[in-house]
Amino acid sequence: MSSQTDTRTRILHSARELIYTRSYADVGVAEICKQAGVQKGSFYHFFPSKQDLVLAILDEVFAELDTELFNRAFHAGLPPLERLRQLPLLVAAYQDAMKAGSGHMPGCPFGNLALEMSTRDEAIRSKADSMFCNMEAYFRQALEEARDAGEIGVVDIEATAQAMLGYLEGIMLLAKTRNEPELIRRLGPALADIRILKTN
Amino acid sequence: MSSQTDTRTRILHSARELIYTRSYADVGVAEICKQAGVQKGSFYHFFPSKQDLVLAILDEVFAELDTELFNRAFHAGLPPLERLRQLPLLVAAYQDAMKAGSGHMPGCPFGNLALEMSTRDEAIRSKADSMFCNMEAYFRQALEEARDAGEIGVVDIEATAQAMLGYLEGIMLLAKTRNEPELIRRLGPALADIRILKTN
DNA sequence: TCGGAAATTAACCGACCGGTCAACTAGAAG
DNA sequence: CTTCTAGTTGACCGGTCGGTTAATTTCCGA
Repeated sequence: MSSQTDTRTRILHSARELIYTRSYADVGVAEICKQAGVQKGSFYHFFPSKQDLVLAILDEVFAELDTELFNRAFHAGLPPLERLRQLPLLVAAYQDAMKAGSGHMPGCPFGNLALEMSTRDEAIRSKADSMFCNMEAYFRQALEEARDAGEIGVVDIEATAQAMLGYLEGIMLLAKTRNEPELIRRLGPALADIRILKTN
Repeated sequence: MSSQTDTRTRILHSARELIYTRSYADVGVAEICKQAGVQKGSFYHFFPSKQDLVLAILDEVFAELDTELFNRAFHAGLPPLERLRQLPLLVAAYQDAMKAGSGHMPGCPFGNLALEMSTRDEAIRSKADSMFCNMEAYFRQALEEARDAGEIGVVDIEATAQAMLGYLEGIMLLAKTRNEPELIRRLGPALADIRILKTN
């Protein structure tokens, strides 16, 4: 009972760490099983395929980032635009911690997987896309509240939310490439200033 | 003589296309050789390893994008800020053409490789980083010209150039994940408005 | 206490991985 | 005509890939 879910979660956590800090293709099922202390047959008892595993990982990672990052940055107690300034700082701290553990800044788990897999695996592409939609919703709500509070002018909220997410993903990509989480802090301030006007 | 360089470039071009539209790990040396019409031994006559091949590819791809994209968008005949508005349009057209060929929007060849490989291969990470530096230089020069023309206020040009590159990479990542080059056009206009102020 | 399902084990599968090798060919230089 | 070398060939290497299988153990409900 406890061991049954335990095995599954051990696989899930080992795989998440390995794939996040490396890549989907670079981490084999055998390595995941070894790190989880599980036999390959058990792996395929819980997951039909490596693809299904990574689909489950994406859900789990989002749930964690949701509580550790988004719910903190987008906390309703903060003024909406202040939330947009907090987010890059929390992201940078998270990446700092990851780098301290492995020596490498891993970047965004969704961005990584999306770029590696989206031309090759439709299910993973679609799942990564929906993770981005989840994140977009946070930006959208902050922008709506900012508009209602009169803190921003008339903008295309949908497009601006996407643009902000894109900017965050982009500076994480650059920071990962340079292996410098500090870059997120340096470029972060521009995030809250992004605006896309309605096209009529 | 002609066949000797011919073989090398055939390998280079086949590998570039395959890896760009898929990924480094997903494309094997055997497949590259098959597409190039070359034996594996010939491959290793010209390239010491798959890693060295991809290093050469990065140089070649940059040279092509330099003439097809950057030199067009950052053409000195255009006002500096207008160059920043042209770039996303040219990028979107390029991605449209790629998608028409393969069904998938491949995104940025440097961003793709950087995210896939930078925690696993220092040489590739470093090379991708230097490609980003090359691109940054175009943004920097446009910003300097805009400043000298009085078209923008006092900004941290270095940081703003990085932020603009990051934004471009980010919206390409999103567009690739959604397989919609159109997203680049929709989010592109915000690029020219990005500013990062000097921190004193 | 017993039966059946869930979970675990370890051997095994064909395919493919990046890379090596020795033999061979072609062509230019002397 | 010989020699040398750059280029080419295709078989071959050990290792790993994702995934399968049959047998066994564990555990819970009736």
